[in-house]
Amino acid sequence: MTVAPDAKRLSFEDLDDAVRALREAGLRLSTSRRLVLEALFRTDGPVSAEQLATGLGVELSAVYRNLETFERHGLVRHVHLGHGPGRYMLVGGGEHEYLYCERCGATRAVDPPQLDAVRDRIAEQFGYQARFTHFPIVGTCPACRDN
Amino acid sequence: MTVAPDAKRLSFEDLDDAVRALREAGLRLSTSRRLVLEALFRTDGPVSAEQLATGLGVELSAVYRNLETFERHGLVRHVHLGHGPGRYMLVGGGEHEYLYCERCGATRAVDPPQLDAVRDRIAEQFGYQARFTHFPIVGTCPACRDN
DNA sequence: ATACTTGCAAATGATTTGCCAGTGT
DNA sequence: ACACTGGCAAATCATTTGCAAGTAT
Repeated sequence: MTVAPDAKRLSFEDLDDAVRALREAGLRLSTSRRLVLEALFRTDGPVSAEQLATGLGVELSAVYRNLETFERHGLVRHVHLGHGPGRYMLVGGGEHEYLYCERCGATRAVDPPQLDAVRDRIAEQFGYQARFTHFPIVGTCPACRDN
Repeated sequence: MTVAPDAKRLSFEDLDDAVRALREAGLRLSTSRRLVLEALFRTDGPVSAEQLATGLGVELSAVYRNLETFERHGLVRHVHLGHGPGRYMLVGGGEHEYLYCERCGATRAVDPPQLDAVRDRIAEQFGYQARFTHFPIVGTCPACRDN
């Protein structure tokens, strides 16, 4: 259901790259951290902590702790797609912003520049600096609109 | 609970009006329902179920059940402002859409037409029909942006 | 060696649900 | 009278936290 944008340029090309970043941040490479990182590299959409935990046989709380650590050091971030658990992903060279269909759950990821017109309009009218990285634009997708 | 697109649009000036709407929906006017309705009329912004419950001495679960009932019948709706509990409000005359500051929690309610330009832009570019009633536009408010 | 991490269990916050006594119509 | 509703307790879901045992450096 999640559609990635065309230009998918990650700043961490591979696991070794991410591991180096971890090390530079003074963090240890524990087994579960490596497993979670590997899984994130192997996954191409936002994943829940639960999905990671069960898929890897790592304790859920450890996964949350890992993700939080990675997030604190800029390797990972998460998005809240409607109700349900947060979805985590590697931080790439560019962030993505999201559009979410409340009806069917379809998630569309877009590159931030594509939303600049929208963002500018909002800034102009209300002075708010909008970001759709942590909380998406919520609405109805084309398919659901046509029922 | 997601607001159904075919939910009836109700408009009521005061408690009696709302009570009439309740009755017409075939619902009973129990003590806790009356108390919750009264509290909603006397409250200006979106309130959490917890705030209602403690302020009224009504069981939290009953408040949730009341709110859900009201929502099912189009008297009430709720918005998710960042993390934290859902915030409930009367549907009353017209809907509002929200802008939320992730930094300070500031919430700005706007009349839907004010967001039509933004909405149109999003529809044009992505085909999504955006609504900021259930989930707000999230970002940084003017005050926080100027630090 | 020792500081950091995990597994496990229990706590937390938000919300839901089962059950039975009580109340609105 | 009867179905509907509230109080209360327990369950659920997502996430966090405390602690003792295990592991990376």
